[in-house]
Amino acid sequence: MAEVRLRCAPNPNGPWHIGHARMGAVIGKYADRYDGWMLCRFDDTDPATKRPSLQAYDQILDDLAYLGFKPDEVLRASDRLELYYEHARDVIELGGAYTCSCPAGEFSERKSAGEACPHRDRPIDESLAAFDRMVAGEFSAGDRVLRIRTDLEAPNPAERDWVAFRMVDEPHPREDAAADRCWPLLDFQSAIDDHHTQITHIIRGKDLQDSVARQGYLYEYLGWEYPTVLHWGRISVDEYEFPLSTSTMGERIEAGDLTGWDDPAAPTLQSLKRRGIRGAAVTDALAELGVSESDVELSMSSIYARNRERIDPIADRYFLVRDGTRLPLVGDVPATAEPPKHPTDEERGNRTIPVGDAVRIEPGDLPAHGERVWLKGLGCVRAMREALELTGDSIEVVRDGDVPVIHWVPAGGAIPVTIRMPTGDSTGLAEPSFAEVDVDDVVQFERVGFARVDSHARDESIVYFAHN
RNA sequence: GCUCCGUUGGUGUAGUCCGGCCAAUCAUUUUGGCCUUUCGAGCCGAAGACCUGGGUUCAAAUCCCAGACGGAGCACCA
Repeated sequence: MAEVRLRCAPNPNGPWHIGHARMGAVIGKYADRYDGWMLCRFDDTDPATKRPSLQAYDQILDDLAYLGFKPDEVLRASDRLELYYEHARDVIELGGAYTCSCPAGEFSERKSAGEACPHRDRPIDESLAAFDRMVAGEFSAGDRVLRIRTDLEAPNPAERDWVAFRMVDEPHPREDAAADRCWPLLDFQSAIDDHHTQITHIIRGKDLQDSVARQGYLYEYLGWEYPTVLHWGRISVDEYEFPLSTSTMGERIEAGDLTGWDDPAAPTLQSLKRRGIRGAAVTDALAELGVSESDVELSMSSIYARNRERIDPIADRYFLVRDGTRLPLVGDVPATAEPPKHPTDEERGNRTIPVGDAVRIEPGDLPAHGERVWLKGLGCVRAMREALELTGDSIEVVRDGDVPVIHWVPAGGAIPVTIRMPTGDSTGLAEPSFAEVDVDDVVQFERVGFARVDSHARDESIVYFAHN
């Protein structure tokens, strides 16, 4: 069987959000499954309206690596203009393209009416000469384009004499391409590249579904065979207030609504990574959406469930109390509590919590007067007036079912923690030994949720909340 | 307006091409129980779907027609 060759063709205008990740995840998975070949091709042919960002090339490769994939080859369209020009000349010579100076609006009206413009039947030599002047940068934006001659009576207006090259005044941000002014549009560039890189299967969004018909004319002129193509529908994600849009997020960062691409509220891969979510969990959840053409809504819980499987076995447990209420302890108070770091992995050993003379517990856990709760790792206490009294009850009272087990921190020595969540920041106090957890480790705050340790400072630690 | 496409539980998905074994798969979600010094972990159980209306057929999620709803394209964006 012939090799499966796939490509992932992002526009490098920003780091990836979850929608882009679907492209990486599905294409990467397919490449792996069929032991195929994968190209990452940066379609950076619009220096003006979809202006590439210089950092994005590497960011996207990082995003791809986060998802678990390394492309076999990386190309930038902006390096390949000569190739596109060559083929453009070929197509002109075959009578399949002509240069046109109609204003866009005017052409559009003609197109809707199915009428040819005056340039359509100009001599080939004339188009060839004009195209060379385009390549030489002798025109300005809007003055001249190269159109592919298709069928003006094609039922779908999207197919009719589409633009293959146009002039762009703005220099490309990449230095190597900054002098070029004549740029191909996606349908042309992508068609040429897909053929040259021998792509066997194109997988892309249905926003490009009409490209098959458009590019079909080009492939016909050149005598090439079109790859197999699959389209998927729109993806949306629950739990996020921000749309899956690079430009919108860029604006919100600019406006200060987001602290950056890795803000927990941003639906980006950088954000998920910072929250301690494993790329493989994202990939699996996204790949499971498949390639159906219907629109899909991804539940973040699907990513969380897959991440939980991965991090639950490795996350050490700690106590963290939010909005803690301070309560003195009375009775026979032990010096330390020593709950295990992990409920099933005993080899990790125990934490040591100096108890002191008071604890903090969450308001929702506060027992009514006279009721008992079990402070995990410490023992059973009964709520007195303004204090908790150690009762000395054995664990049997928990097994009997009347005494809930709750988490707590000592009132002295607890570590202030800022918890950064998609819904905003929150604060809490963690048990003292949390200070020793390495940055970048993922922990489970018992009964609160999983979080990645982002930084430790003298006065506070910062964690990014993953999910519960 | 023109042209494409889609519609299976809350979410996603299998099944649709080649009608029957589909009183519809799996995951997530919600939920009951057990276990457990947390649990969102583990084990056992439960809930919840074929867009609507016609037609063809012994038999339709699957084929045909119509409609509804949803989406995409008709850019000198990708």
